[in-house]
Amino acid sequence: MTAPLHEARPPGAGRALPDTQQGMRRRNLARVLHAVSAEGSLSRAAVASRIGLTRAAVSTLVDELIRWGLLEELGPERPGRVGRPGSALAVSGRGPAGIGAEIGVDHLAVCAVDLRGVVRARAVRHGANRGRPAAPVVEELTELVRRVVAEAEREALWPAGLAVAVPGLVARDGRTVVRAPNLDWHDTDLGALLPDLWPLTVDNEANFGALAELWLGEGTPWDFLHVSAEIGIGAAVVVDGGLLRGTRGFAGELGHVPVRPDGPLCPCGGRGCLEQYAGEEAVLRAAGLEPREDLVGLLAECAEQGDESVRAALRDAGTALGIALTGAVNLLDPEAVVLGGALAGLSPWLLPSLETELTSRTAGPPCPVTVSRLGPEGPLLGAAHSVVRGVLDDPAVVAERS
Amino acid sequence: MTAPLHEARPPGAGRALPDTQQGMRRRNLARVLHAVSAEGSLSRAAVASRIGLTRAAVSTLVDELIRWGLLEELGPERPGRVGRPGSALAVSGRGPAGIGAEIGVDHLAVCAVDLRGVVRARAVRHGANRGRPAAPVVEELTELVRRVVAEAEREALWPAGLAVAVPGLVARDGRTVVRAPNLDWHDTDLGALLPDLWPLTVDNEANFGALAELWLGEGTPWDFLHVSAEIGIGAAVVVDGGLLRGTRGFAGELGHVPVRPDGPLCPCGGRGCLEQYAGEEAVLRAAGLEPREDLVGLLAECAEQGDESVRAALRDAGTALGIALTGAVNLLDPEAVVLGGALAGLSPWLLPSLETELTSRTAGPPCPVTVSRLGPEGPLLGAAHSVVRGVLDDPAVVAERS
DNA sequence: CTAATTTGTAAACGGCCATGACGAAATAGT
DNA sequence: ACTATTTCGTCATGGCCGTTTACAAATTAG
Repeated sequence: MTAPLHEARPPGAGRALPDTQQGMRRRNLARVLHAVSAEGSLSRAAVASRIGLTRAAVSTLVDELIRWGLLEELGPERPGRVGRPGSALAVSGRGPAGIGAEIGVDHLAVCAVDLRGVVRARAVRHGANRGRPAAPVVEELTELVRRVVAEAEREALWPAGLAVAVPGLVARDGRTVVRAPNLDWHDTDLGALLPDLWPLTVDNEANFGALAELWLGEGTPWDFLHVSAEIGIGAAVVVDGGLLRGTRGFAGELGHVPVRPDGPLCPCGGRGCLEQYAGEEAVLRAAGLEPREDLVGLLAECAEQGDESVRAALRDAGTALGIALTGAVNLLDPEAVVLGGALAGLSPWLLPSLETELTSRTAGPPCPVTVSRLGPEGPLLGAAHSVVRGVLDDPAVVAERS
Repeated sequence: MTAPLHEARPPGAGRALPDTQQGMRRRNLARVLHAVSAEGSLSRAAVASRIGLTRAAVSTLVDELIRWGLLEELGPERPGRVGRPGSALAVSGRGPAGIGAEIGVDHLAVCAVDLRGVVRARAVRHGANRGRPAAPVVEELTELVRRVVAEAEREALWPAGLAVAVPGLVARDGRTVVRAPNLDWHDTDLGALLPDLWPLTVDNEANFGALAELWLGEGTPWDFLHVSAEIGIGAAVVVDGGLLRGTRGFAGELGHVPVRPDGPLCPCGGRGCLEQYAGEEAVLRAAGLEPREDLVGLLAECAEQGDESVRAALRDAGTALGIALTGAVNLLDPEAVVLGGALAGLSPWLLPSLETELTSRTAGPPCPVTVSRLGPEGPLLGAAHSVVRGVLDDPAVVAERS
């Protein structure tokens, strides 16, 4: 007789839907849709055995999802097994779409992703946004969104929501940019600047990048640490398939973890923060380079060509990252550390020293370090997919909205 | 139109009970019991409005809980309000009990806690266990458990489970002690040594201490970092009312967070780990004292009497703790840091330097540091209460077991 | 061509919560 | 003192939802 280790939260605590029959139905609709989505194509019977309901119950759930345009019937399967073949179900490619948008320092990007996870429309606009006021930037972004929405609608998709990734801290209300140093925005309510046509979510680009890694990465576990360096150095902590945001929404400030407690003063007030060793400016200074537009490309190019001072700078940055990550890994015991954003492109020169520090210092078994293959697309895709996940997690919302 | 920030896990992912009517009923039974337990005494109507069900539904749920001996009717309330007074319900003091046990380095302790959270029986046995083999220690513990169970049964309680707190790492199976350095136990399956009479859970004493703080602490938030120093320095991360255990169950190793990357070598393989500055041995060495039984008492006494070298040692330990905690706070953004275990008793001399480091270094708003008032009782109470929480979280288990 | 197997659906069933009504027990007003 | 009002707990009814059972359809094995 062994009881499980305690980890359950009180019942009903984190539950979105009330524990009533209708809530149960909503959750079961979501489970059916999730099952089909995860497998790509599944018969009713297969869904039933997978989620633990009977075929009859699944039938009625599927009927409803088809009526809402979320599932579609592909026709009979062609199996080698005995028995009547099932009728293949698939998530519809003509229904709700997630609109993702990204406000970068030197570009704007928007895309539409259908329920299947396929990017169906996109638009990009290059141009420096650093220091520009929010209103005109958001206006340009709105124009891109309108173009993408129009294109999506031509393919029989309708926007289920808009998610915007920004390079800065976002309040827990999911609308307000508290501060975005590289844009010089402060306490900017994007909800007020965007047309109120779609349900809106605004979040940090690092968070969306981590979610993209979680949902789209191959073999990405459910517990990992996603490290990216766009503005400063941000980490996202993914625990049990969910993002850890912190009480004030400030979790993941890896850039200000002390690496050398007596090191140089940091604008944050601390000393020897990681950013003083692995931040953009610090690496440039150590490498003896001038600031430029495409920093990552420049650094990678120099390192590629054997520039020893650049290589040394990146090596040192890797060492500092390794030290900071050791603390995080010892504290959280994640299944992996994933390097994303700019770090992904520089990983060949960062990884050796980083891994040396990390494996020699971690108390337990070593924590594998992997590199994101999503690259700079991560935040945009994560944003669009977060809308799609919203529909997948509670399909009934689309019925309420039409 | 604002959509919430994404944090939901896929539906059914962390769900213990299937989404069927019976599962719904079980969850609603738990919600009723939780509501009464949280308030101490509540009428059916009050429960109904609190959990969002109708009075009729709550009535049948309460009937069942009374039949199982988990709730009892206290009789009519005496309110000053108009209308028929409700009949007060309270969690029963005569039903299942949680048996908590603690294996310490120099003592064994067992207690029984009823559903109301009241300690109803206890037994302690002093004596050094350091280096003794597991079998005789567990045999002694079993004797204490039997005594406590007998006493509890005389008060019409029956043991719903046994939870054992140990000073070491426990495998995720909740039975096996992977290693307990201060006992010199390795890969010891306590489930095989204890009589198989009750559902068993074994866990780290730091984890149980943190859970005690979560459930019993006054004003303790749902997101905090619990730091304790019994063996080495352990931290427990509580997120959203649940314990973060890590993939291998090794989360919370605050003792091996690098504080000074070029510091002294640590047995773990790293350099300058927190334990090298704030660990038991390190503090003793810095204070110029000999190892003894009641170390905490000794240190507190010396500091109290004004021993400057001891005070300096504790000040330095506080500084190191502050540096390590800065990293953790920046990464997790908890609502508070709680000092428990031995650190609670030494907090007067640790806190000043600790808070200085922490507040000056954290990027965001300062994170309050509080001191646990549970003291050394924490792990034992947490263990017993974890069993009680198990019943509260799924009351239907008691029906299945009789 | 028949037996076996599997799928999807329909009808009957049972469990569970909501609704509405009612008696019981208190207060407030006259 | 008596009535109106309010609130509580319960009962009967109804609707929703998944399960059970049965059956027709579609395929393979022999």
